[in-house]
Amino acid sequence: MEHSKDSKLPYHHGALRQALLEAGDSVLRDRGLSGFTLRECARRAGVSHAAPKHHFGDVRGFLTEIAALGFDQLTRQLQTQIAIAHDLDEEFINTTRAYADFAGENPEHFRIMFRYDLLSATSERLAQAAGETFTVLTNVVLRQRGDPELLASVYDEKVAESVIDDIVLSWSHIHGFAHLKLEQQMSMLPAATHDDVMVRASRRLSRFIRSDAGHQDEG
Amino acid sequence: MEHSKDSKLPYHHGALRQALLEAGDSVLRDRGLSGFTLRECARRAGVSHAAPKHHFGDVRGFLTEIAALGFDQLTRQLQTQIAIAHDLDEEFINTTRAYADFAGENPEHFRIMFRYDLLSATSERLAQAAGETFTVLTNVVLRQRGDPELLASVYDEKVAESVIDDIVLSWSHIHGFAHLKLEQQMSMLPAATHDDVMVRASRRLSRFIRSDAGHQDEG
DNA sequence: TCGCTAACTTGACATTGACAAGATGCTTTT
DNA sequence: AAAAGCATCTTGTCAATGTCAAGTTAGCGA
Repeated sequence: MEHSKDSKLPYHHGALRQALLEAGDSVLRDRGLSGFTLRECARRAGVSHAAPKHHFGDVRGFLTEIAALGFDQLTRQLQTQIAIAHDLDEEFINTTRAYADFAGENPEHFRIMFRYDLLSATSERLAQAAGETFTVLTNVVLRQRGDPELLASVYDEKVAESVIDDIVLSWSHIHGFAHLKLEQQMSMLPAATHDDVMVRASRRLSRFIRSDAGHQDEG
Repeated sequence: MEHSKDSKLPYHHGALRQALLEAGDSVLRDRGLSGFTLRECARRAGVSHAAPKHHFGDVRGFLTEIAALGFDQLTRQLQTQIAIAHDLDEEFINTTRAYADFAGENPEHFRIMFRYDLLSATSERLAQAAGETFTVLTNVVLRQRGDPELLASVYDEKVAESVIDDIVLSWSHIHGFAHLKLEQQMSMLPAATHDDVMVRASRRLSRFIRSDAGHQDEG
């Protein structure tokens, strides 16, 4: 069940799925989403042009898996940066920075992850991965509020309205900053100041959320 | 210099550019960005497949003009909704809603407008159009602060740091909400409550900005 | 009236996603 | 161990696309 890994590729590749995903990353890296083609991925993986079909079905299936992997990685990077924060201000700032850095370092992944029309709406895999990112972000907000954290994923009937408000407020801020920066909409600001502005904005928002927690009910 | 407008199309179309843009809208409407092709636009405009070249050069040129028109329309819709607001809370809320509504009603335009990699980075036309949207949004923030408004576009050396902070904070909120909603990332919230959440979040942010204006200097 | 040139057409080419049919070789069953 | 079964991969094909080159049409100015 184990192919020789040191010599020529076996005719049945053995790890084509993984190889195709890595090829996909490389294609995205130097040709972008608009230059992404299944055939180029196959070429770089050293297989025939129709080989991807069996593993991903079609382009949508391929992109859906790439997006899911993107959410996986974003989740990890968020967790890492959250873990090293010393206080709630820093945690919120680090979250925003990690989110924006992920977008900046993986622009094509980020673009794919937030292109609902390109992805499989029924993919349990993708929903799971995106749900975990959401959970991490939600827990950042819950800690700001001093509320108990979520263990598993997502929306719970019991979640108070003000929690939802804080999540939407925070996530919109975090995502909006990352997206606008990625798509060069903040080009009128000197690039060197992007991080400074983000730090000040995130700190203010973080403090506002804490000071205004339970602004209309008792989560 | 004026072609007959009531009868058959002249062989030199006479208004091909406009016709192609309208065809482009229609293609985007029912095939989406990923199904957008120059040839289909040409087909719907009733011209040959290479006709678009003379007017837009290539796909990038076409999309750049579409994006610019999108910013034009977004600017107008923002101005309209801003004009009918009765107070600063409502103005901020209306701005957020108008921005999100534009995205919801013109999803493909919105996607194109914020795809830096697809657009012509050197287009003066696009920069102008995006700059006007930015100016409108900036003025919303300046009014919140009670500061004098911008007349022409964009970044001025004299703009204080805290103004930049408020703009980034506001724009990130407005854009992030619209984008996340458009790309179905708020699907765990009942759709009926999206507007309610947005209203509460926007009002809180609006009031926070006003209460915290000049938080570290005197713009 | 005679070019001149912008506006459009026709034709061609390499490339793509998808599908069908065939080849290959691992696995499992007997 | 032999055979059947099946996942995996290849080859070939098709319509469609973006772009370019070359040709055609017609409005406009000299």
